[in-house]
Amino acid sequence: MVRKPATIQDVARASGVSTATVSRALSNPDLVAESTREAVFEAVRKTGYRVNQAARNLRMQRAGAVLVLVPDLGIPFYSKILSGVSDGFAQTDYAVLIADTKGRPVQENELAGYFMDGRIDGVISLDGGVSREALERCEQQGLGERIVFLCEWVEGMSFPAIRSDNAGGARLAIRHLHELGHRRIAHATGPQGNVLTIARRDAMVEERARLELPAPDEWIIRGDFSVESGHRAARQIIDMAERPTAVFCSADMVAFGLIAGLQEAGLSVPEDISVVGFDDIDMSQYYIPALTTIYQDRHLLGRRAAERLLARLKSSSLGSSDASDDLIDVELVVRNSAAPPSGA
Amino acid sequence: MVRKPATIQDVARASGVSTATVSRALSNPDLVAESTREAVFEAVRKTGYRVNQAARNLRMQRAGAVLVLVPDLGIPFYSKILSGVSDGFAQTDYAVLIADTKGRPVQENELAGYFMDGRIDGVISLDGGVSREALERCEQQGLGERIVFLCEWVEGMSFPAIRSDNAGGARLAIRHLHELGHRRIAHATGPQGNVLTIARRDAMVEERARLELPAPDEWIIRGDFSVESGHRAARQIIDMAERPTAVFCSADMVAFGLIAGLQEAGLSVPEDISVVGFDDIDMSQYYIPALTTIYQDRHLLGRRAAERLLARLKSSSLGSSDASDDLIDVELVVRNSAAPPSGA
DNA sequence: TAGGGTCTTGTAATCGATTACAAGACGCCT
DNA sequence: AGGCGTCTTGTAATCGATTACAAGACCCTA
Repeated sequence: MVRKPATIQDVARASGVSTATVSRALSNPDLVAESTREAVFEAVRKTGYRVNQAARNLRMQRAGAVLVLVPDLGIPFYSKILSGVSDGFAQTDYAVLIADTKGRPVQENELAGYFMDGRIDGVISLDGGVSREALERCEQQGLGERIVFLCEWVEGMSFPAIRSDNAGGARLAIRHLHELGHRRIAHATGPQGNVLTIARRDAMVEERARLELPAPDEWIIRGDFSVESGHRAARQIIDMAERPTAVFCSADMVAFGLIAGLQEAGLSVPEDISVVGFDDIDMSQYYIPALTTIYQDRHLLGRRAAERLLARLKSSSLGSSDASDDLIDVELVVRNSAAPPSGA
Repeated sequence: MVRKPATIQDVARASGVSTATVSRALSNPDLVAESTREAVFEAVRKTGYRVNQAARNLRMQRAGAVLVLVPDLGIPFYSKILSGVSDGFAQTDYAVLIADTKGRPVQENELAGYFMDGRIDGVISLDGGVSREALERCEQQGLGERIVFLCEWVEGMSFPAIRSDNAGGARLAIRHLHELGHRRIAHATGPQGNVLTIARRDAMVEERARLELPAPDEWIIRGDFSVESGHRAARQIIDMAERPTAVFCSADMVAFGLIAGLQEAGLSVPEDISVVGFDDIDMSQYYIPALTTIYQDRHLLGRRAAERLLARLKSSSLGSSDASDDLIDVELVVRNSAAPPSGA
């Protein structure tokens, strides 16, 4: 038998005032007389009253929750980001809901539906694969202000997107390899069509061109962000007529798979081939060889996104679009997986 | 301008019936006449009505959400478990809330508070460090039926706990090393006081005794489940007067740190020392050497916990305590990090 | 002392659903 | 024809909060 929690009525009765006064004493203490306030607080203590959020939210026409859309909860990369998001909402009265999109693009009114259910006040999407129609539907409903992207984004739409400086990271990686003496640099990409894939690949290609390095087509190796795709990339590289001396990977997980694949084939890293990753996940410093990579501040990314959404929810349409803070710096972390090429 | 979502009133007006009839047509179609039902459905379609969950939950005295307590969202190990939990609730109308306990034990009425807020109907705790008082308070309030543990648990309390066969896993690991010819087997533990640490360590010690293997105190190396702790363990092992030939690690992450630390000191795995992990996280098969480890079905663990909680919420006190399903089998995955000892 | 202002509080409407209860329509049986 | 049961529907209370509005108490000033 569940003992019924105390309601505002119980507190009103216990302190001899009306429910209106109790409500005011709690949410706007200045409006009630000192003595009454004390009495109410005492009654709250005695009854163990906690305000019922469902009732409160219903009356105030809010949901009291935000939704985080994650492409795949099973991917460790997201865990620290979620931690940041969670921290960002810790001191607020918003609950954090998490949904796994399973890589399947969010369709039609699925997204707007969440809002219309009265279940959420806002969305942070880690998934850039949300369908354009779904987003447009939200905008039509005036929900545009309540959506923030994180890490990924949708090209050509005007939602804020907190993200790492992907292009800058790619440039850092290429320059580092170039400074080590590499001229033959390949790239293992993320999934086709992904905005991160494009940003990193394009910047990589550009920087390589700027440095006047060779760029045969086969040195752009398609993959996704998984360890497996790195493993597959190793095979392709081994079979190449003209092998690169270094590979810039679109994610640390890809780098791990790549290194494992190369070692299996008798090539060692960094002696035969140098490898640079992207993300700097926890494992990277303990991988063997310790991975040279681009550090992304995942926790900060998450927190920033939370703050950004909170700000937008607070002042809908006040629009202090300080998009300046949306780009988070990355850093090159030099470890042992990249070294001067053997010929040098 | 946010266009107001249609309410049940709008549907009632559009279809020329009362709100009661609309509600019935939607949630209990058999109660209304065929023709009326059609009219209501048509009106729903036209207005784009979605039932407001906040209102519904308030009236039905439920929260429509469950809370998942995670010790540290930043740890990749949990991501696949969360994915399983999320899947387990996918077809229900429960939302999944996630809170990070940050390793700090959940105190006093913090937990009961969540319930009394009217925010959640149940809890899945991945954190065995919830304080006893917090749990007892919940039990007093009759909320005991609404709590399920997952992976970890609290010794001596009667909450259901979905968990892997930790003892069985430890035995598999020790037996495997023994069969390879090892007699000098050490163990890198998890954090002090953690139930998983205890379960795995005790089973390991027991099995080692059963096989009549040596067991000096210093071969039980205290740590936590982190890569860093494995790295520290490597130092300790190197400094030992009597070195073990194999180490069973309480987690894959620990194993990675250990292997990295050993390699830095010039010892190689498995040639000089064999290592077995626990968890079989994604990385393990691509680590170099590929890690021999104990596989835990993390997704299944999560889904089971979700199902278990759902069942308990459905029939409070009907108590079909099929605790038999709560122990999930583990498997030994043989890869390359464990081999016969060099002397053999 | 009358009028006006401030401070404090209560009454009652409201948010958007569900559901107990009552009542009308209709058919069937005696 | 009258009575009874079944089917369908509407009225209104209810969940637990917030808040617009009104009103009483009190003080100050002219």
